[in-house]
Amino acid sequence: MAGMNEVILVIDDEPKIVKQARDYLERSGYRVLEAGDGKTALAQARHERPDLIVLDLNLPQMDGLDVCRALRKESDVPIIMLTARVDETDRLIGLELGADDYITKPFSPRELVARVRAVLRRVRGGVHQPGLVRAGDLEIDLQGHRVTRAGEVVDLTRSEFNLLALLAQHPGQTFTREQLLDRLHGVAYDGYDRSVDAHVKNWWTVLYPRQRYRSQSVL
Amino acid sequence: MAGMNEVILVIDDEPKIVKQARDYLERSGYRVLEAGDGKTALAQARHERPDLIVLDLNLPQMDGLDVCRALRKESDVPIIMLTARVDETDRLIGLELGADDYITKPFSPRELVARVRAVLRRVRGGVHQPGLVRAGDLEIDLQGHRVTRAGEVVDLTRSEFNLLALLAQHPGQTFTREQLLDRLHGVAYDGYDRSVDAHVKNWWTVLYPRQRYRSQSVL
DNA sequence: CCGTCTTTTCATATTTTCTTCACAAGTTCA
DNA sequence: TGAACTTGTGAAGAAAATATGAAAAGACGG
Repeated sequence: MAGMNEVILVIDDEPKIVKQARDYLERSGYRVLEAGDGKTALAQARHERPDLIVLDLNLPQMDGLDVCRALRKESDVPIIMLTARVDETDRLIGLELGADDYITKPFSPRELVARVRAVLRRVRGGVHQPGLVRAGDLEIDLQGHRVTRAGEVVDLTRSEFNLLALLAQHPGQTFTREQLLDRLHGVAYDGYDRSVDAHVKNWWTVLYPRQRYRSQSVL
Repeated sequence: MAGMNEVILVIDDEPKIVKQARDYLERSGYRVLEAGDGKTALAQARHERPDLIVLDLNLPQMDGLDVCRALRKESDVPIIMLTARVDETDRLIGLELGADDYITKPFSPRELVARVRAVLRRVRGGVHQPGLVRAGDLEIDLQGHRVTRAGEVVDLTRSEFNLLALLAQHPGQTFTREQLLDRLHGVAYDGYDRSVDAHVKNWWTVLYPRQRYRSQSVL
């Protein structure tokens, strides 16, 4: 879970709910901010720029919908609405105002975390230009078959590109050499599995000339 | 939002999805057409010439990829793919077939509208002088079928022109020889894929007599 | 039907890329 | 520690892809 350092702002006036949410979100590696009313929430949002907001619909004074509207006015931060009832009207209005997802109370902590993750993934993808994968400081253009770092085109061969692209599209996932070969050449292909090493080495040495390469540290 | 009158064709066999999409797109000022299967979709596309197409990958009978391929054969209309799974293969094939973006279900309405807007912006992007493409120091007049460089007309054959125009209209994209042949002659055409090389060579030697030509890596 | 122009195919020299191999270096585990 | 295994890396031959000239095959107009 290291490196995951996203900030979630939870807005609700019931301390119990907030505490519960905080517990589970922090356990899942997020940093959590709290706000008990609309005013505080807006201030927090402006000041801390959270990566996602969980927003209760029922707030004292300033209604959740108003907060949502206000937030939308000034940023595109993803918002998950919390509501007591499954009321279709609320749901529609909420989504219309720009909420990204909806959870009805009572919710299971697992559901909360799952939705948060899903929305973040989606939104993260939303910035994406299609067919553009980022990995570390690299930009990998799947359609153009081209890799750039800091705007500079990195010259890779076809196989090198395919391998890098494959790995970059599955961040955090590990593969056996055999799995990689299967994906790159098809299962029918029968070859020496160390050829994978050769390609990795090739782009690694191009990318990081004086840095030693360790397979465990890749992507 | 009035006055915005772009037409979106939504292709999906689940009425619920279509309805949802229609609701939000219309609320955002688009006109929406529907199609529940590939055949209808193609007919609609041909007849109504939508500005953008939202295409589900899973369709009865005619697969979404087939529809995409068929659409691409006859127009450059922007396509956003809808899919249930984030399957890397689908994704790659989709993009390769010419989809412009990708959304995984379930999606929030906001996300749909955002992507539609983004793609339209991207496609419209540029000053968009219709029928005039610039590539390097060349000006390619698609209507007039003529290429000029620094005011001088460059003499190209029909095939040479078509190929150059196709490439110039998709800057930064790479194609396989097969993809190029498909686009130039249709999938039915069965020919030697190196004829592509011949045409490229022809115009290249005309354009840059003493410069060695190196193709970019093509898949 | 011929000549001319275009397109496709073919052949080949050249260049680039891929795979394999050998061995050194690092890891793991008893 | 040492044996068994995995990884990092350079080099070299094998394999694949490209550039390019030129010949065959089509198209088209007169």
